[in-house]
Amino acid sequence: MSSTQMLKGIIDGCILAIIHEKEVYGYELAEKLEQYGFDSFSEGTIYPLLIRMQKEELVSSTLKKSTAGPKRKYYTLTQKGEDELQQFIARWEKLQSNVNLCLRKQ
Amino acid sequence: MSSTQMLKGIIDGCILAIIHEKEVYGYELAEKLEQYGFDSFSEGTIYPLLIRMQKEELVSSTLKKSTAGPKRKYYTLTQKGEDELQQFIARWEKLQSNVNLCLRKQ
DNA sequence: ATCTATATCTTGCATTACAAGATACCAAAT
DNA sequence: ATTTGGTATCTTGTAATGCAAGATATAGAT
Repeated sequence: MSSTQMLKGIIDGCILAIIHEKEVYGYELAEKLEQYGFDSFSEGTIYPLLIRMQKEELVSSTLKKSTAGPKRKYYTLTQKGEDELQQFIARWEKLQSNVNLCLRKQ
Repeated sequence: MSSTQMLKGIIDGCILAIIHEKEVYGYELAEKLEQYGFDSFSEGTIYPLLIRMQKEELVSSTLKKSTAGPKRKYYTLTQKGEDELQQFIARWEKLQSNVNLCLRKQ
Protein backbone atom coordinates (compact mmCIF):
# COMPACT_ATOMS: atom_id res chain seq x y z
CA MET A 1 0.00 0.00 0.00
CA SER A 2 1.76 3.08 -1.23
CA SER A 3 1.20 6.62 -0.11
CA THR A 4 0.18 7.66 -3.60
CA GLN A 5 -2.72 5.24 -3.70
CA MET A 6 -4.36 7.25 -0.97
CA LEU A 7 -4.67 10.22 -3.27
CA LYS A 8 -7.13 8.69 -5.72
CA GLY A 9 -9.97 11.08 -6.21
CA ILE A 10 -8.57 13.46 -3.65
CA ILE A 11 -6.13 15.44 -5.76
CA ASP A 12 -9.05 16.43 -7.94
CA GLY A 13 -10.64 18.22 -5.03
CA CYS A 14 -7.40 19.87 -3.98
CA ILE A 15 -6.88 21.14 -7.50
CA LEU A 16 -10.41 22.53 -7.62
CA ALA A 17 -9.75 24.32 -4.33
CA ILE A 18 -6.48 25.81 -5.56
CA ILE A 19 -7.98 27.00 -8.85
CA HIS A 20 -10.93 28.45 -6.95
CA GLU A 21 -8.52 30.63 -5.00
CA LYS A 22 -6.79 32.03 -8.05
CA GLU A 23 -6.37 31.05 -11.70
CA VAL A 24 -3.29 28.88 -12.22
CA TYR A 25 -1.47 27.03 -14.96
CA GLY A 26 -0.41 23.39 -14.75
CA TYR A 27 3.24 23.85 -13.95
CA GLU A 28 2.38 26.32 -11.20
CA LEU A 29 -0.21 23.92 -9.80
CA ALA A 30 2.39 21.18 -9.43
CA GLU A 31 4.60 23.55 -7.47
CA LYS A 32 1.73 24.65 -5.21
CA LEU A 33 0.75 21.10 -4.39
CA GLU A 34 4.31 20.43 -3.33
CA GLN A 35 4.22 23.52 -1.14
CA TYR A 36 1.12 22.14 0.53
CA GLY A 37 3.02 19.02 1.54
CA PHE A 38 2.28 16.56 -1.28
CA ASP A 39 5.58 15.11 -2.33
CA SER A 40 6.96 15.41 -5.84
CA PHE A 41 3.96 15.83 -8.05
CA SER A 42 4.47 14.49 -11.55
CA GLU A 43 3.27 16.45 -14.56
CA GLY A 44 2.16 13.08 -15.85
CA THR A 45 -0.49 13.32 -13.15
CA ILE A 46 -1.39 16.99 -13.42
CA TYR A 47 -1.86 17.50 -17.15
CA PRO A 48 -4.07 14.51 -17.92
CA LEU A 49 -6.13 15.42 -14.88
CA LEU A 50 -6.63 19.01 -16.03
CA ILE A 51 -7.58 17.80 -19.49
CA ARG A 52 -10.10 15.40 -17.98
CA MET A 53 -11.54 18.13 -15.78
CA GLN A 54 -11.93 20.39 -18.78
CA LYS A 55 -13.73 17.63 -20.67
CA GLU A 56 -16.09 17.34 -17.70
CA GLU A 57 -16.55 21.12 -17.89
CA LEU A 58 -15.32 21.70 -14.35
CA VAL A 59 -12.63 24.10 -15.55
CA SER A 60 -11.96 26.30 -18.56
CA SER A 61 -8.64 27.51 -19.86
CA THR A 62 -7.02 30.43 -21.66
CA LEU A 63 -3.54 30.72 -23.10
CA LYS A 64 -1.36 33.63 -22.00
CA LYS A 65 2.11 34.68 -22.99
CA SER A 66 5.00 34.21 -20.63
CA THR A 67 8.33 36.04 -20.47
CA ALA A 68 10.04 32.91 -19.26
CA GLY A 69 9.08 30.22 -21.77
CA PRO A 70 6.18 28.92 -23.85
CA LYS A 71 2.57 30.03 -23.40
CA ARG A 72 0.86 29.12 -20.18
CA LYS A 73 -2.60 27.58 -20.07
CA TYR A 74 -4.43 29.25 -17.20
CA TYR A 75 -7.37 27.44 -15.64
CA THR A 76 -10.41 28.82 -13.87
CA LEU A 77 -13.43 27.09 -12.36
CA THR A 78 -16.74 26.92 -14.19
CA GLN A 79 -19.96 27.08 -12.18
CA LYS A 80 -20.07 23.31 -12.43
CA GLY A 81 -16.55 23.25 -11.02
CA GLU A 82 -17.59 25.45 -8.10
CA ASP A 83 -20.47 23.09 -7.36
CA GLU A 84 -18.19 20.09 -7.62
CA LEU A 85 -15.78 21.73 -5.17
CA GLN A 86 -18.56 22.13 -2.62
CA GLN A 87 -19.56 18.50 -3.09
CA PHE A 88 -15.96 17.43 -2.73
CA ILE A 89 -15.64 19.32 0.54
CA ALA A 90 -18.73 17.56 1.88
CA ARG A 91 -17.38 14.15 0.83
CA TRP A 92 -13.99 14.92 2.31
CA GLU A 93 -15.48 15.94 5.67
CA LYS A 94 -17.47 12.73 5.77
CA LEU A 95 -14.45 10.64 4.81
CA GLN A 96 -12.36 12.26 7.51
CA SER A 97 -14.91 11.55 10.19
CA ASN A 98 -15.44 7.96 9.02
CA VAL A 99 -11.75 7.13 8.91
CA ASN A 100 -11.06 8.84 12.21
CA LEU A 101 -13.88 6.86 13.77
CA CYS A 102 -12.17 3.66 12.62
CA LEU A 103 -8.78 4.77 13.87
CA ARG A 104 -9.83 6.08 17.26
CA LYS A 105 -11.44 2.79 18.20
CA GLN A 106 -8.08 1.10 18.41
CA MET B 1 -15.25 12.05 -9.55
CA SER B 2 -17.20 9.55 -7.50
CA SER B 3 -17.21 9.20 -3.76
CA THR B 4 -15.77 5.72 -3.97
CA GLN B 5 -12.66 6.87 -5.78
CA MET B 6 -11.64 8.70 -2.66
CA LEU B 7 -11.31 5.46 -0.77
CA LYS B 8 -8.39 4.07 -2.77
CA GLY B 9 -5.72 2.94 -0.38
CA ILE B 10 -7.68 4.16 2.60
CA ILE B 11 -9.98 1.22 3.22
CA ASP B 12 -6.87 -0.88 3.74
CA GLY B 13 -5.92 1.24 6.73
CA CYS B 14 -9.42 1.24 8.13
CA ILE B 15 -9.56 -2.53 7.90
CA LEU B 16 -6.21 -2.86 9.65
CA ALA B 17 -7.52 -0.60 12.43
CA ILE B 18 -10.71 -2.62 12.83
CA ILE B 19 -8.89 -5.95 12.91
CA HIS B 20 -6.40 -4.52 15.39
CA GLU B 21 -9.27 -3.81 17.76
CA LYS B 22 -10.69 -7.34 17.63
CA GLU B 23 -10.48 -10.32 15.28
CA VAL B 24 -13.23 -10.19 12.66
CA TYR B 25 -14.47 -12.12 9.64
CA GLY B 26 -15.13 -10.58 6.25
CA TYR B 27 -18.89 -10.34 6.40
CA GLU B 28 -18.71 -8.74 9.83
CA LEU B 29 -16.10 -6.29 8.56
CA ALA B 30 -18.41 -5.07 5.81
CA GLU B 31 -21.12 -4.44 8.39
CA LYS B 32 -18.75 -2.56 10.69
CA LEU B 33 -17.52 -0.32 7.90
CA GLU B 34 -21.10 0.58 7.16
CA GLN B 35 -21.64 1.37 10.84
CA TYR B 36 -18.67 3.71 10.67
CA GLY B 37 -20.38 5.67 7.92
CA PHE B 38 -19.00 4.14 4.71
CA ASP B 39 -21.95 3.45 2.51
CA SER B 40 -22.81 0.00 1.21
CA PHE B 41 -19.58 -1.88 1.19
CA SER B 42 -19.40 -4.56 -1.46
CA GLU B 43 -18.02 -8.00 -0.64
CA GLY B 44 -16.37 -7.78 -4.02
CA THR B 45 -14.17 -5.19 -2.37
CA ILE B 46 -13.67 -6.78 1.03
CA TYR B 47 -12.76 -10.34 0.17
CA PRO B 48 -10.16 -9.70 -2.54
CA LEU B 49 -8.64 -7.11 -0.24
CA LEU B 50 -8.37 -9.52 2.69
CA ILE B 51 -6.83 -12.14 0.43
CA ARG B 52 -4.31 -9.60 -0.82
CA MET B 53 -3.48 -8.52 2.70
CA GLN B 54 -2.92 -12.10 3.73
CA LYS B 55 -0.59 -12.61 0.78
CA GLU B 56 1.34 -9.57 1.97
CA GLU B 57 1.43 -11.17 5.44
CA LEU B 58 -0.34 -8.27 7.09
CA VAL B 59 -3.07 -10.54 8.44
CA SER B 60 -3.55 -14.22 9.21
CA SER B 61 -6.78 -16.20 9.32
CA THR B 62 -8.45 -19.12 11.06
CA LEU B 63 -11.71 -20.84 10.23
CA LYS B 64 -14.32 -21.16 12.95
CA LYS B 65 -17.75 -22.75 12.99
CA SER B 66 -20.83 -20.60 13.00
CA THR B 67 -24.34 -21.41 14.23
CA ALA B 68 -25.87 -19.27 11.50
CA GLY B 69 -24.25 -20.42 8.28
CA PRO B 70 -20.99 -21.62 6.77
CA LYS B 71 -17.63 -21.35 8.53
CA ARG B 72 -16.28 -17.89 9.19
CA LYS B 73 -12.72 -16.91 8.39
CA TYR B 74 -11.48 -14.79 11.26
CA TYR B 75 -8.61 -12.41 10.65
CA THR B 76 -6.00 -11.06 13.07
CA LEU B 77 -3.05 -8.71 12.49
CA THR B 78 0.47 -10.03 12.16
CA GLN B 79 3.36 -7.97 13.54
CA LYS B 80 3.89 -6.69 10.01
CA GLY B 81 0.24 -5.70 9.95
CA GLU B 82 0.62 -3.79 13.22
CA ASP B 83 3.59 -1.93 11.77
CA GLU B 84 1.70 -1.17 8.58
CA LEU B 85 -1.20 0.19 10.64
CA GLN B 86 1.13 2.63 12.38
CA GLN B 87 2.55 3.72 9.03
CA PHE B 88 -0.93 4.13 7.63
CA ILE B 89 -1.91 6.35 10.55
CA ALA B 90 1.12 8.57 9.90
CA ARG B 91 0.29 8.82 6.19
CA TRP B 92 -3.34 9.56 6.96
CA GLU B 93 -2.44 12.37 9.39
CA LYS B 94 -0.20 13.93 6.77
CA LEU B 95 -2.82 13.59 4.04
CA GLN B 96 -5.42 15.20 6.27
CA SER B 97 -3.24 18.19 7.00
CA ASN B 98 -2.22 18.61 3.35
CA VAL B 99 -5.76 18.47 2.03
CA ASN B 100 -7.09 20.75 4.75
CA LEU B 101 -4.34 23.21 3.93
CA CYS B 102 -5.57 23.29 0.31
CA LEU B 103 -9.20 23.65 1.34
CA ARG B 104 -8.75 26.32 3.99
CA LYS B 105 -7.00 28.64 1.55
CA GLN B 106 -10.20 29.18 -0.37
C1' DA C 1 -38.02 -30.14 0.69
C1' DT C 2 -37.76 -25.30 0.46
C1' DC C 3 -36.64 -20.87 1.78
C1' DT C 4 -34.00 -17.21 4.02
C1' DA C 5 -30.05 -15.31 6.01
C1' DT C 6 -25.38 -15.93 6.43
C1' DA C 7 -20.77 -16.33 4.43
C1' DT C 8 -16.98 -16.61 0.98
C1' DC C 9 -14.93 -16.30 -3.51
C1' DT C 10 -14.12 -15.23 -8.68
C1' DT C 11 -14.26 -12.71 -13.06
C1' DG C 12 -14.04 -8.68 -15.52
C1' DC C 13 -14.28 -3.69 -15.85
C1' DA C 14 -13.41 1.25 -15.12
C1' DT C 15 -10.78 4.62 -12.99
C1' DT C 16 -6.61 6.92 -12.19
C1' DA C 17 -1.76 8.12 -10.34
C1' DC C 18 2.49 7.99 -12.33
C1' DA C 19 6.94 7.06 -14.74
C1' DA C 20 9.17 8.04 -18.87
C1' DG C 21 9.77 10.40 -22.64
C1' DA C 22 8.65 13.78 -26.50
C1' DT C 23 8.00 18.45 -27.82
C1' DA C 24 8.51 23.32 -27.74
C1' DC C 25 9.46 28.04 -26.30
C1' DC C 26 12.24 31.87 -24.30
C1' DA C 27 16.28 34.36 -22.39
C1' DA C 28 20.94 34.68 -21.33
C1' DA C 29 25.53 33.16 -21.85
C1' DT C 30 29.15 31.63 -24.92
C1' DA D 1 24.59 32.37 -34.26
C1' DT D 2 24.62 28.66 -31.25
C1' DT D 3 24.22 26.49 -27.09
C1' DT D 4 22.40 25.89 -22.62
C1' DG D 5 19.07 25.85 -18.89
C1' DG D 6 14.72 26.73 -17.09
C1' DT D 7 9.99 26.85 -18.20
C1' DA D 8 5.83 24.62 -19.95
C1' DT D 9 2.67 21.14 -22.01
C1' DC D 10 1.30 16.69 -23.70
C1' DT D 11 1.28 11.48 -24.81
C1' DT D 12 1.89 6.57 -24.08
C1' DG D 13 1.79 2.69 -21.37
C1' DT D 14 1.50 0.43 -16.84
C1' DA D 15 -0.03 -0.92 -12.30
C1' DA D 16 -3.21 -0.62 -8.59
C1' DT D 17 -7.71 -1.18 -6.85
C1' DG D 18 -12.82 -0.45 -5.77
C1' DC D 19 -16.76 -2.63 -7.29
C1' DA D 20 -20.68 -4.80 -9.83
C1' DA D 21 -22.36 -9.20 -10.90
C1' DG D 22 -22.67 -13.61 -10.22
C1' DA D 23 -21.37 -18.41 -8.37
C1' DT D 24 -21.12 -21.37 -4.46
C1' DA D 25 -22.06 -23.22 0.06
C1' DT D 26 -23.92 -23.82 4.95
C1' DA D 27 -27.33 -23.75 8.80
C1' DG D 28 -31.75 -23.16 10.81
C1' DA D 29 -36.69 -22.31 10.26
C1' DT D 30 -41.09 -23.13 7.91
